[in-house]
Amino acid sequence: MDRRQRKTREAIFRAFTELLADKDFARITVGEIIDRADIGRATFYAHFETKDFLLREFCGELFCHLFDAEGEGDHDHRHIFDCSGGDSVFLHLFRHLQKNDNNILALLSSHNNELFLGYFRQNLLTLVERHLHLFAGEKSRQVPADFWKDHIISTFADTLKWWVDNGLRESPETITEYFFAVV
Amino acid sequence: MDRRQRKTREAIFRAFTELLADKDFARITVGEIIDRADIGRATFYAHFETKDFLLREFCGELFCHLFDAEGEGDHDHRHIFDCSGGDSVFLHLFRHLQKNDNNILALLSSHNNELFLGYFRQNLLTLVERHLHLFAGEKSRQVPADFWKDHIISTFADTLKWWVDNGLRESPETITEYFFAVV
DNA sequence: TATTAACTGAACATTATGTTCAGTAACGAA
DNA sequence: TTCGTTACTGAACATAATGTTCAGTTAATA
Repeated sequence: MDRRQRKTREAIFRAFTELLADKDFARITVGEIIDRADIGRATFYAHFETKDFLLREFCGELFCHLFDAEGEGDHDHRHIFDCSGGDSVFLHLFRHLQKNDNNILALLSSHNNELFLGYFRQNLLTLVERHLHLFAGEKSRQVPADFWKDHIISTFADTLKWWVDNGLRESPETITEYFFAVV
Repeated sequence: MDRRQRKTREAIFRAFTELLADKDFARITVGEIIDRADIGRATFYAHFETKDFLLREFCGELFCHLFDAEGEGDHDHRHIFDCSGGDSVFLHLFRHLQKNDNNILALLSSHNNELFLGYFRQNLLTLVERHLHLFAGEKSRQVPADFWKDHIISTFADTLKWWVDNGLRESPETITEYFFAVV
């Protein structure tokens, strides 16, 4: 990829991230993005068809980093899939999210984020399916399998949202306990 | 209220409902609403400050009908609060929603509906608080009270959404079973 | 260095928003 | 039925955002 393209793309993503910390996706205009990214209008549209496509690709990269199975070796920043202990996968995820490197929490707590939430749930599905054995209680046999998976994902997302909306007052450990207590 | 005002308001709500069945809230324009409602542009803005205010009031009326404690006496259309049997409250709600008189399901399944969902959850909160005894299992003592309430509401909303997204294939009775099985 | 590709910036058409206002018609109270 | 009030009309207007176009410039790569 051309270095110019890469730089422009990064500038757009950076500007977009900063703006997302401030206001809802729906209220962000292309004009604001290009102003902050300091690029021409035509350049933006050379990269992204619309603002929605930008969000789509943004989510793609974000979750790629968060969920991708390739670990980095670094212990502190090791990947959520790297940990061997079963149920600590979700604890890791909560920890990762608490750091909020990429403003994921802002996206989750903001409105008009159905698309974003969709991506998040999509990625959670993979995670849940890999660790379905953690949720093999009595309840799981009383409902259809896909309802059960959907319920786990929803409960995780809802727990996360509750955590964020309440100001991240609990530790990741406590939230993980809550999650496993109710799911 | 002036009959003209009432008629205009109804025309706007009717047009809005019809449009919502077709497309997402975000894609509906004021122009489309006034065309379909057959009213002047200025008239719309005399009634609603913005499109968001319209949605707000729309939701208000919708949930007022669905959740308001005043029963109508009619057996088939009796209100969800009227039924005496405890856990059937939620069965009633599922039944009510299945009829989909007011396109509530369209709103729930569409995107960009954070505001709508917020109202829905707000009304659910009242319902849940009135019937908290139905959810007094072991799990409820392992988490804080407000987390627990939020979890019940979220699970109901998620169950409903799953039901809708899967084409309402199950009966209200079955869905109620699923709901109580996992909550 | 030459060629290719990306960025610039300014102009442009289009679409949506929200306001204004003078004119018209419907309402409700007396 | 009349009369004062209020709501609606429709057309024009300002503003703002979207997305496109293109000739000119600059940076990358081979």
